[in-house]
Amino acid sequence: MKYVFTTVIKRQRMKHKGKTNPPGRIKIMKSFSGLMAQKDFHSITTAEIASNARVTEGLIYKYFKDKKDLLYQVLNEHFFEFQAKIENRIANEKTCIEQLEVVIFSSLESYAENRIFSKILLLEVRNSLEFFDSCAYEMVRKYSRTILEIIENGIKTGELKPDVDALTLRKVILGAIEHACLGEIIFGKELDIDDVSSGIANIVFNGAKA
Amino acid sequence: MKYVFTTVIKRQRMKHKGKTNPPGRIKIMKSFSGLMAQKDFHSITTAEIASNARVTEGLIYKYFKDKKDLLYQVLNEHFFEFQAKIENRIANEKTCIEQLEVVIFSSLESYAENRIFSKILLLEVRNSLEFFDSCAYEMVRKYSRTILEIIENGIKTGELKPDVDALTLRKVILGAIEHACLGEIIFGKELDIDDVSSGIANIVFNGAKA
DNA sequence: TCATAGAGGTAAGTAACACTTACTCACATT
DNA sequence: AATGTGAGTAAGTGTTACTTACCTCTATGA
Repeated sequence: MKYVFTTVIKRQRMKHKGKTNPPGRIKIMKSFSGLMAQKDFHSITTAEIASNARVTEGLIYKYFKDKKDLLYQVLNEHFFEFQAKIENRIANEKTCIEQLEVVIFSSLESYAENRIFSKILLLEVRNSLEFFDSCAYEMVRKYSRTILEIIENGIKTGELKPDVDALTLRKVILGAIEHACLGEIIFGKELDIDDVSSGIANIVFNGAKA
Repeated sequence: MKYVFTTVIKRQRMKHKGKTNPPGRIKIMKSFSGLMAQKDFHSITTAEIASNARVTEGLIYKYFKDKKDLLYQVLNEHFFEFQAKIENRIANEKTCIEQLEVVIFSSLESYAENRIFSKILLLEVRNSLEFFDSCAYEMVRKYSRTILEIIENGIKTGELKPDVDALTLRKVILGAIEHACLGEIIFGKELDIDDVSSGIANIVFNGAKA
């Protein structure tokens, strides 16, 4: 009989707790980020990543389980800053409406400021179910939960109509944000964050019907 | 000097005008559709598609430029029915609000009824820029244009507020629809179309603010 | 002081995959 | 009867993600 450990027992796993973040690892992530700005994930080869980082291909697999793992970790880094910035801003607002306006504006701003981040999140990671087990997705969920809490609180305090469904409102807000960014990411156009975010807020809060 | 025709002059290109839709081609598309219901695009191999269709791998490349082209053509087929159904329904409604409600409901319905279609459209095609040159994307644009026209008309007739931006309203509607479907596609949950579509319409038309 | 463990990094593979080439067969048209 | 053509096959080939085995430092503790 044959027993196989499918859970990863990588021979050399980095101790990403703390000090040692070897130069090779950093070079690989930087190299990959740079390439992601130019082309899509699948047309970037491991050979390309390595030569661009001036290391050998094998080294990639010392620090990353596979190519996708590299993708997720790069995403995760960007996500971290994003998350921190928004949570801070939200804390500065009092009313539910203002908080949601911050969510809309800051999300658009982050997406616009950080093309690679948004490209990965909106276009690349979704097509593989692995992502939804990754720690990067855990952050998405946390962000998502924060928004839901704001909404539920707004309904409770009477700021929002009692008949709106919190989950649906979140869908509308997040969907609008993502959709607004897509065109800009894909076709590389600039987007007027102030315009778009106040436009979305106007519709979502006041409604479009005359 | 060397001249290369980069525009496709495939040796044998199907005359998709009309009668001959060879059994092999149909088998390949059916096989691929079936596999797409089970796993994601990248983990489906050409060998798998071929053996599942009981043809040889080479035949795939007689009818399709490459694996992605097969993806786009399958998408295109599904899209065609979708488009026709919706345009019909829209024609039966008079007011702008009713028409947009039809758009929301029918989109959700189509996505729910047709998992492969939605999976391809929402998760698989986006990560490659080629898609945005394909004829499948041309249909997306057409659909998108129809919605914009309904909105612009609604603003003109006074059904919608004059201060809403038509493009933004479209973003909100489309974004909400897509976002609503994503979770269901990814995690395979059922979605209550009536609930979700009336919820979205409620927020978009009446606003969430008390 | 010196063996050694282990991290950082390399070089040379390999299996699998998307895609190609060169071919055969059936059959309609002249 | 010759020929052209569409449907389909069989056997490749180059590329790519990933693996294995190895080297080379350096820090530590017996």
